[in-house]
Amino acid sequence: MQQIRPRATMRDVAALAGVSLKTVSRVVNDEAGVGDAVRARVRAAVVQLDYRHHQAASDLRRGTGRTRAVGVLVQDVANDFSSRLLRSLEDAAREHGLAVLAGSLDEDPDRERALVADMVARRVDGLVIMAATSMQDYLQPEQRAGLPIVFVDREPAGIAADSVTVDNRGGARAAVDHLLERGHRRIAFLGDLPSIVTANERHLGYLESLQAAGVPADPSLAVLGLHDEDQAQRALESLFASRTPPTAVFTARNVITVGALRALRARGASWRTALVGFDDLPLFELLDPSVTAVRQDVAALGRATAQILVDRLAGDASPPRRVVLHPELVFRASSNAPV
Amino acid sequence: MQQIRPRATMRDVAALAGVSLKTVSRVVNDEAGVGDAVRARVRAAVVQLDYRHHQAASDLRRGTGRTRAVGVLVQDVANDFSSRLLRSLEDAAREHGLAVLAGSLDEDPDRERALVADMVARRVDGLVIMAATSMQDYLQPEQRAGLPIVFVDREPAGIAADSVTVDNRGGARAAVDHLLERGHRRIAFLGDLPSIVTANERHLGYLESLQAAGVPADPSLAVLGLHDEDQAQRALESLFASRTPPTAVFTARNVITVGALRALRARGASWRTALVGFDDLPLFELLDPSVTAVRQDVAALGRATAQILVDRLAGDASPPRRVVLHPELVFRASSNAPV
DNA sequence: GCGTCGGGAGACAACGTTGTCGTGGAAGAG
DNA sequence: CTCTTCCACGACAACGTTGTCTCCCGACGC
Repeated sequence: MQQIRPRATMRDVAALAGVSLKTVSRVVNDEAGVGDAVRARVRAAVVQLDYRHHQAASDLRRGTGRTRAVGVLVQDVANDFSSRLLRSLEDAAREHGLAVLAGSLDEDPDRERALVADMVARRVDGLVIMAATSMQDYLQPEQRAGLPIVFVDREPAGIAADSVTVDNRGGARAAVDHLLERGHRRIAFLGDLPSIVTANERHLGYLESLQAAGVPADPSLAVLGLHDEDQAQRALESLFASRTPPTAVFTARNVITVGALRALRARGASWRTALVGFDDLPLFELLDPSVTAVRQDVAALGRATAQILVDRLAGDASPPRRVVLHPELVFRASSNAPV
Repeated sequence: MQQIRPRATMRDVAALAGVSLKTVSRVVNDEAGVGDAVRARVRAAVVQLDYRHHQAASDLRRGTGRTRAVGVLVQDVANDFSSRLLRSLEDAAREHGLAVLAGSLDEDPDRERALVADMVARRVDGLVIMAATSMQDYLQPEQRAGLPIVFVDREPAGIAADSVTVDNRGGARAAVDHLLERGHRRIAFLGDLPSIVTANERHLGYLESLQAAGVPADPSLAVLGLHDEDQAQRALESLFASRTPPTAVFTARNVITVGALRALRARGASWRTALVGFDDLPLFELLDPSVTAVRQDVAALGRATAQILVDRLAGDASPPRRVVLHPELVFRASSNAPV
């Protein structure tokens, strides 16, 4: 590497241009009150020294407490759902000149608290959280300090804050209703830990749907606590190994659906077993059979979340908003399997 | 919302605890030289006032010029490849206590320059860039100022900097060689703009492979400038509509492959047309036919990138490193179609 | 010629924090 | 009992920037 040259400060620029520091500040910030000749001299010095504005120092001095950055904490930036949400939020943020500090929580409450603490220390202007904790009362001091917090995908507990979520229970009910209408009675449920609100809601939707149809829920058909594809795949395999295997499966999250698809494929049971998944994936349409899924409008989720955040940043102090989007059941072939 | 209470500063904490500001600083930073009683009093005041450390002010005063944040600019955080890379980088960064500022470039050079300028103003400690510009000489001043920059996925031009890339040309050659070995002679190429280095390299690999096999390249079979699924789908459809349609297709990027799959599916030609894609997707294995693809080890790409960045941050001033990973051709069913 | 006005430019302090040095008092040595 | 030593703690300045106030000088009116 070449010789490193420390960053020039306004003081350096001022010295080179033969003006005062304040005059440089005026030029850099395009303020009035600087003659054309001096302005040009300063501009030249800025270029010559590769001066770059120091935003943190500027923010500090201005004392507005604004950093023009927002924190976005999702479950996993590599997951299809989270990453599309992140992108949607990023677009809205950039439109308002906000940078995005991103973080993955991996359903780890400690990680959530640690990342939030970091974002707070960085004085982000706002926070979007897909919570991994079951209780977010620890955020009250931050909220009191004026930090806008918007909960996305999962409603907050222990704190009154804005949220943008999806009707998980309703989506799950629609999925299971659909399978019941096709005549299925032994419907398996594969989901994540009930401590995750969305997972629990989807499980409740499953149970409600069965109950409404007068079908007794067989606890041995519901497997909870599935985090990844492998676990889901193995879970479905062992369900099939039982004496009374399911004729249909409702998978409550994208990675679980994929794991289940692998299990069905390995068993050659794809066309014999009805499947509905929560979360749509771009390729579900192209599989054989194509996969029936509960689709969330991720872009809309992100837009609504960003809108609230931006409003709050603009000073909106109205009571917490609670936006609930409704998912849509996309009918495809996988739910057509015979009973 | 409730009454907002401005953030407490060390001065407030000091006043409440009846000590000097500097003593608060010592307690907050776990420095020695504070008696137990005073320490406890300060701690209590910190809790009572919900004091939160102000990292920017701290960084500024310490004058190390470090912010413990890195910028990661990828093509699109919602894309499977980019998001997995981002996640891999995030994990490595967090391990070293670094926060991640993320941004999507969408192959837009202006956006790249704007986001870089923003990151520089924020004084990120390092920068990872999947470049959208064809020339990165504009980054020389930043590099000279000591900013470590690592180019990922695409090698830099006009600047001597670290890079971690994939042998795109070799991967493409392997893909096309494979199709040639199966006897195909009319092999279509669907790719993005040649101004994108990786896209161009893959195109060159395609051409080299044909040439090595003595198969004349038919320009009408190569379609460049495809950005998304729809464009790819339409491109392949019009190739099929020609008098001499291809018997095999090489698609040079994940979204293009998906578009091509849609076209094949719509035409019912999935089993009649050989297909190899660059970039593997999790569900390719489950499609019928399963999709042969050139797989990049994204996690390894991220790890290597992060390693270099971390080394640089630790003071490594050795000449720029150039790491090239080799992709792997994953044989599946889609390349078995007859000639 | 004198007073006034206005615009360009600089001096100074401050944002929230920490490095450096200084001070006062208790403990220990002789 | 005095001198030294050490430790706990505080005063002050500074990081890079900007808001406020002041100053100077040329232009203008009478």
